[in-house]
Amino acid sequence: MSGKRLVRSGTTVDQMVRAIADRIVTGYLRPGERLDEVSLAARFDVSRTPVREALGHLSAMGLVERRPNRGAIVAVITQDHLASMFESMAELEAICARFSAERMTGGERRSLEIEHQASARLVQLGAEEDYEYFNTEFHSRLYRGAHNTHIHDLTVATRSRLAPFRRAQFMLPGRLAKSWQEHDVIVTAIMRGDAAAAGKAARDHVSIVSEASAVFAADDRKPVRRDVA
Amino acid sequence: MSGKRLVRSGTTVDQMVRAIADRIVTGYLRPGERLDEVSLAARFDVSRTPVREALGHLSAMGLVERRPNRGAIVAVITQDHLASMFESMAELEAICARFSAERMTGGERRSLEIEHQASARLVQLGAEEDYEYFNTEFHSRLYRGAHNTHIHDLTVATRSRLAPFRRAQFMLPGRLAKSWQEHDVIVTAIMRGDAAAAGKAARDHVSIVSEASAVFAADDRKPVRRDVA
DNA sequence: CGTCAAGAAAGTGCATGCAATCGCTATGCC
DNA sequence: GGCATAGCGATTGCATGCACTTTCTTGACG
Repeated sequence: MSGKRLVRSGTTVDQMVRAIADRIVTGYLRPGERLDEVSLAARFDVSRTPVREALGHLSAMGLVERRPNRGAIVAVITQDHLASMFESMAELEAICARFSAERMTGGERRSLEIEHQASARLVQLGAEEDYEYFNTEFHSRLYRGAHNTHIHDLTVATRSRLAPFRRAQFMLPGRLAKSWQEHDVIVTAIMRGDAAAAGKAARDHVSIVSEASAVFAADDRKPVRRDVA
Repeated sequence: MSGKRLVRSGTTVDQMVRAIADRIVTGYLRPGERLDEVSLAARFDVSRTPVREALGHLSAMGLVERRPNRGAIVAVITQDHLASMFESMAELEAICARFSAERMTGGERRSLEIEHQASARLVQLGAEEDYEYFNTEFHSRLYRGAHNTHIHDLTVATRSRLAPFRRAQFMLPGRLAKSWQEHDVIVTAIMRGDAAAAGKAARDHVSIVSEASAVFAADDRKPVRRDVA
């Protein structure tokens, strides 16, 4: 990423978008933090033009907020909006689970169950980080299993925006085992082809996560600058 | 505002985004059509820089497709993706209707019913264009009535992208009356507070529209350039 | 002492220019 | 005659520069 030749990768801006989005999603950049064009340009060793383009992308994604003539800041998410996103997430996951129960191919069902069972070991070991990886993969399987690209996109996008607020969820004691059990209910329903049950289980699963994360998010919002008119 | 502007409106790019998005959404620009930067710059009497920024926004919105070093085209929507968007739309509307049944305030319920009843006259008169306006407003009330800003945004965005494929739906004979009756089922369920019934009615309503539009969309796709590698 | 205003500094918004890349065409070779 | 390749035109990608807007600072007035 540094010292690259002058060769046109064709995705210079995309790389910046991913890099900045990653910093926001991982919480490295906090909501309300200013995104100075010149600083970013220096940081990525490019001119301001591609920076502005990247900020445009991120703005359209909802990750940053652009105020005319006043620069860009990492999107400040109100408590209300955060709640609405979690609720949406629950509904979107419910849709994916319902569709997955109806449409997953034999191969998709098999690998879903296999991976799910494999992750049980991680729960026993208490391997939070490894489980988090499997957890992400598990949900991605649901999104893909819905066999609906648009729902997939909406769900992935919403999940990305929620990522900063879900980071500490597995730190709560017993959360790992509970998460696995909730996954188990979803998997069982999908294997039965019970769409309604799968949808309900997925919705409940996400709702519980949202409650676990909401408190953390509330605490985290204190240092956010309130200088937005 | 008009003519030569030496004053910085601060939203020059946004105006272009809306203008281009409008042209795409209304079908004035067809899928696959090339969006030349210099032509657009000349068309809007600006330089290429804001044009590029606007294209970035539109690309992030999914309305245009940007191929590195190969320019931008109006997003070509495959039959599969179109179907997935219609299906998503049905699910999103179902969510909005369900939430509306549970959460709409007294005022919202009242005005929903009043406007709905008023639009009955337009059906009798066969006023397609006026009904289309009320139809849009009707659905917007559902989205707002869900009291969930994120679902609202997702739904509005999806609806926008489907707009080009829904244009001729009311030209089918009897569609006007059928649409009103379907709306009536939704309104009745919402007034009863019957979330499940409202959701189902909304889903069915959109599904029917999608079927009515699918054929039109299929015919419309013929002239689309298939030069995409 | 607090409020307001004028100027300077900082930073964004857009225009312009140049270099790299892509697509097309014509020419040479098999 | 068909296919590969080099050259050319067209177009995109990015850097730089200037104008305008916002904001911070400093000084005057109530």
